[in-house]
Amino acid sequence: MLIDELDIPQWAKDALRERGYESLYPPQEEAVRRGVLGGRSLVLATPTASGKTLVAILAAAKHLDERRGKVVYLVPLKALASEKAREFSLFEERGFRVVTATGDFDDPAEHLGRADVIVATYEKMDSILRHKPSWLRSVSLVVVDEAHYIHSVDRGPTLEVLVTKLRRALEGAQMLVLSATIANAEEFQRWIGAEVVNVRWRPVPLKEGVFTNYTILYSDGSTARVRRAHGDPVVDMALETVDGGGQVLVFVPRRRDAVSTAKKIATFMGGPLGLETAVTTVGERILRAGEVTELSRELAAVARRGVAFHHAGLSYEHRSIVEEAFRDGELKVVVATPTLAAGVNLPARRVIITYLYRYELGFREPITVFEYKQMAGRAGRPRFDEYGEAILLAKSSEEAEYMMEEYVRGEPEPIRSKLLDSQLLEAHILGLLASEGPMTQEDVEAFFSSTLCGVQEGPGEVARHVSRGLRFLVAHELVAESGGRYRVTHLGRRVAELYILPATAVAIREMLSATGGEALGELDMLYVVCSTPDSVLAPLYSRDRRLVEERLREHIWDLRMPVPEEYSPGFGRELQVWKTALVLHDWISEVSEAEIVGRWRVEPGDLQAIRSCAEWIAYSAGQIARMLGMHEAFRAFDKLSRRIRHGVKEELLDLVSIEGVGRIRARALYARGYRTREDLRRATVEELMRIPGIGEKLARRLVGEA
DNA sequence: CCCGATTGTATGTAGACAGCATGTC
DNA sequence: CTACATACAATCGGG
Repeated sequence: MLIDELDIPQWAKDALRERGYESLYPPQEEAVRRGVLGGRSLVLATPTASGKTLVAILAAAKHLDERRGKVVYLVPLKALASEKAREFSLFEERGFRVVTATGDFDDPAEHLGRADVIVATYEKMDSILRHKPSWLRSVSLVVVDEAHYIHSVDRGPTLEVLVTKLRRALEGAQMLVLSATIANAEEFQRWIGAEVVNVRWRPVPLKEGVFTNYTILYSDGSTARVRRAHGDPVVDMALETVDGGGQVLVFVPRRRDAVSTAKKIATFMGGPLGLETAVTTVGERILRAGEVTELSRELAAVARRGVAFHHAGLSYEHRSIVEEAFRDGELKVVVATPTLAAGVNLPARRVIITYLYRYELGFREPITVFEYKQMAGRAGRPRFDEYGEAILLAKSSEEAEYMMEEYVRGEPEPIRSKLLDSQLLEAHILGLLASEGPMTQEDVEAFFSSTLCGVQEGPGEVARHVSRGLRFLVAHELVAESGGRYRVTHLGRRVAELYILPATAVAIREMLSATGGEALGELDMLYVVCSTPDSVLAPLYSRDRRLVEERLREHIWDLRMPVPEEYSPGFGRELQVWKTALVLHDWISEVSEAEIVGRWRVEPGDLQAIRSCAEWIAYSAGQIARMLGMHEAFRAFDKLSRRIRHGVKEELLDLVSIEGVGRIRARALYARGYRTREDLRRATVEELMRIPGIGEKLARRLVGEA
């Protein structure tokens, strides 16, 4: 079926042709036959890169053209939001507005009202609903991408609830649910009440195989020898593909494996590839992006040879440099933890999977077939590779047989709702009451019974959990009941809007009231922030214990929060909370990033995650204090939040609020006597240029800005 | 007595969404 | 409660 034959506006056909689209893939045709263009809701479950986005674009073109309304496109990751927004940019040529709505890139609410296509993360959209936007009813198409996320314990419930809310609020709107191939499509059908297309078609064929004894056995029965050149199977297989002009993605279970494997491969790369010039720049870019740490030096070193590692310990900047360089072909091999399995689209000719287990709570557990298929599905670059190859690494022939049987030939598990297993039910009961207004318990139960969970677990089980959740919220005064109807309290509404867990709000309130609104020290406030169930904690190693205890002793006389005592329950977690508080304390004391990373053994990416989370919770703690009438605490936490954002002592807060001034420049200015915006206003460009690190351009901007 | 090899033992294990008001080096 | 690779310490043995 050709694009030209489709029932979509001519301008859309032109725009698509310009982008190289001519005809539809089989699953796309099937979707059209089932009526996506006619507004029929559809569950489209097909492998990665089989063209699901195009189906969404076609449907969106219909909605936008006929002015039926806005399109909302939902994704699990911020990086995917920008990727999808780019793919939808063809609508901008036609004058439609495409915006991304994520936690760190957010147009004001009215702007979203003017947008035609909103690409949002699940949580962001849920949060938007809690603010009751007036434009909501003008949405006529909802695309749910990566819908298999419903299976995730910590994100799935949010998605499930969000989809249920949208279906209720937008009766008659078209739902387009996109997912990897799933086993229980008919349950989705029952839930969404939509057509289902569930097929395993790929644009680039995938060969799956298992490696043992330098032989790859493929699932179709064929075999291939791997030349034993360096004695390490991963190195040999990677180099074989690179020599053949392809790219390789290696999946490993741990961060340190990613680093060590990348180093090993890099040792044998180089010279004859003729990529020296291009590749050197990747290394340079890495070193230029932010402070140089041990990790970034290692990354730059391997990148110079066309190899990189990729895991969440890398800063965002480094991760995206690696992703981009791999896509551009500057990097030939990337060794990654599961970050890349479910994340942005980064295909390679050969995917090597080195593990099929994972650690949970200290125990080794097999990963799911679904996760394996996610990794394997990354093999095969459309237009670059004839076929993709996913190879599992076995250590023995017995293991090879097991891998072939259980994983290669295995069926992905059915998607199961995690709504009742998670900590999120209360949060979503509160969120529902915040966005829908007062409801009876029966209403609330009915809502949660119309989730996938209701379909899978039955209404009785759901009702029991809902009733328990409501009691919790009432007991903590986030929800009040009168005349059989439940409504959010003022505090409850704010908690729903701040998007923190009810348990976080409760914990913050208890700590605030325990101190009676009296001022807390920096470290105590950081403890409050870090001890909540929402916070991201630094990893705790046994050798950290001494340093944590030593630092706490230095502050012991100022601390009001409980210092951990050995053998007391939760000692380990308490120590971890304090470690995180101390890491943040260093950060807001202007200790350099490299020093923090070295001292506490947190990797740069972890530090970023800890910072952004703490900033958000500190802000929330301030808002809760304000609602409780504790104005001093409000101001203190608000200030703390801003200090965490910029990583500065209090005296630099004014300077740091200027565009282009971060912790480093602010400190330099302060040291020369420029302590406020006011001081800068009176400064001359010449004076400012004398400060190291400030050039003419920046100096001019500073004076202008101030 | 020094150094290096060998053996024993402790250690630690993936990822990433959210507020709000404007902009890091 | 189940593993396993790695870093580091303790021990051993050759010269």
